[in-house]
Amino acid sequence: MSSAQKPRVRFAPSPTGYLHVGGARTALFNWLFAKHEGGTLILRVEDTDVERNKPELVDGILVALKWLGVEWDEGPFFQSQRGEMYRAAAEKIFASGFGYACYCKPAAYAGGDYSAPKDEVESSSEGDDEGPKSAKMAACPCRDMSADELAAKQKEGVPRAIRFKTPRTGVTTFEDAVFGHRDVQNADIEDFVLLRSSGVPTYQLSVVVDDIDMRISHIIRGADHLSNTPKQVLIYRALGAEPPIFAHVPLILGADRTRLSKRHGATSVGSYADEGFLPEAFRNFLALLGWSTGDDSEFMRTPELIERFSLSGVSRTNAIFDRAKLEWYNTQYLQKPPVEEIVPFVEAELKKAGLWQDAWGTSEHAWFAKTVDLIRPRTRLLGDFAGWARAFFTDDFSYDQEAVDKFWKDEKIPGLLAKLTDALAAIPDWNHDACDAALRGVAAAEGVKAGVLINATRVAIVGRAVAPPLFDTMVALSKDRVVGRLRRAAAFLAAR
RNA sequence: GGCGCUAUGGUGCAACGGUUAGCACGCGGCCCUUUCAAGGCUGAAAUACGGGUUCGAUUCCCGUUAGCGCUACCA
Repeated sequence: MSSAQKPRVRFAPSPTGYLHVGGARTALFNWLFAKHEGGTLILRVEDTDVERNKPELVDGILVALKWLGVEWDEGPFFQSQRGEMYRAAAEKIFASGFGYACYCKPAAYAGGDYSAPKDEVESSSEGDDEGPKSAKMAACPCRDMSADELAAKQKEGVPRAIRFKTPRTGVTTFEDAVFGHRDVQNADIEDFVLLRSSGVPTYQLSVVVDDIDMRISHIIRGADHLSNTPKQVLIYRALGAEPPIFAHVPLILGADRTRLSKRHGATSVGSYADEGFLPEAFRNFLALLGWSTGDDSEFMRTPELIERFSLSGVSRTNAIFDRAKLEWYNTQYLQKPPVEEIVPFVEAELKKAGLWQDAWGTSEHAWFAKTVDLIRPRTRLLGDFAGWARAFFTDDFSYDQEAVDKFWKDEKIPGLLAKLTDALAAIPDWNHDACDAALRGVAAAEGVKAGVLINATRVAIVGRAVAPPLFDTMVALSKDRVVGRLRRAAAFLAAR
């Protein structure tokens, strides 16, 4: 069956925070892989940690994934609703001898220092210097409890957890599409807990049970899980299942090479959406963090990303999140695609800023698209449209002080502007060349360089020094507005 | 502490035994120019260190160092 060959992958966030850029990159890789292979992406919420889990965060994660453009085919499934399955699996492992009951107090093994127990260190240092390379893990005393002791504990009603009975010898192996073939000494793997004494499964158990149940073929996840993988392989075997192919992707770090956290600034994808980044730019940027085509391709629109994505191009080194490069991608995506593609984003941005007028969406749609096209070569973030380009969409704007100081300094400016106002007001057919001719005519008549008048006029009609070419701006603004704003500037200049 | 992973300019990636070590972001300069961008050209900037293997190492092996990860009844 060919359908059996189609990969099934999953993204499995835990709702202990918002969707951060690392998780977003993992989700994106899973999605690109599924799309490329014609496979299926499953969304699973890993909320088994009752303490830290915050249900209200789930929605934010889904919204962020949708913004990113990562669409899942199945789910979301919630682990918190599948407890019975995990308990059954734990009991099965216990019953078949791959696990054992542990009556220890949780606190006893949740020690703060990560050093091996003293007696263990001492005993190994005395005799056999020929021992195996791997450190012996401190086993829980319950592992070797006699039947009588076990029965006694049970009778006392001491809460019981189920631990995996890791073989003391041998090697556990698995295949990783990124890191290659792995061999891990079983002696280095501790007897990890499968089922908490509360009856709630641990991550190790629930992932494996779900990945088996959901028939996951490729597990693409962060490299922080690489060390846990042998444990999971052990569970697969104990459950009589074949492990899937793993693909651990390197981590994304902050500028100081430590794990990304709040103090590195924005880390949630939601904050980038709010800041005015385009989802496709974010996708392109994220895709190239830990993956490359093998050649020097950098600007790749999403269909090309899907077309070219391959696990074999995933790197093994951690990457640093470089905001400057993200911003460069955003300028590219703001400027290169056909303008119709970005018009909706600008519309949403203007609505957010309260500057949107419904007429622009209908009869004067052409005007809006043309104006967006005029402005966008100078934009870096969507917010620029309601920011420095505000005057294109509303008469409610102020004069930038720096621009005023620079271009309205000369005392001849008011007089020049007044002459220009009259000249422009007399234009019968308002277009680029007519405006150009009118302005140059005034400049020539007054004996000043056109540039002086151009710069002064720009400040008058858009309030700042940075704007698109002046005559294009005049056309976009319309004659009435330009003349009106010139008069307003005259009043402003006269009043100071 | 133990186990593991990684190591090319400031950053992201190329070069998968033989290149003047390439591209992009950022930074500097020049061009264009009506401000500011964009664009074009251009400059500075890297193989962590030490040993091997080889005719030849960025590339393969070992060690050192550094960073990161795991080492929880977190995920």
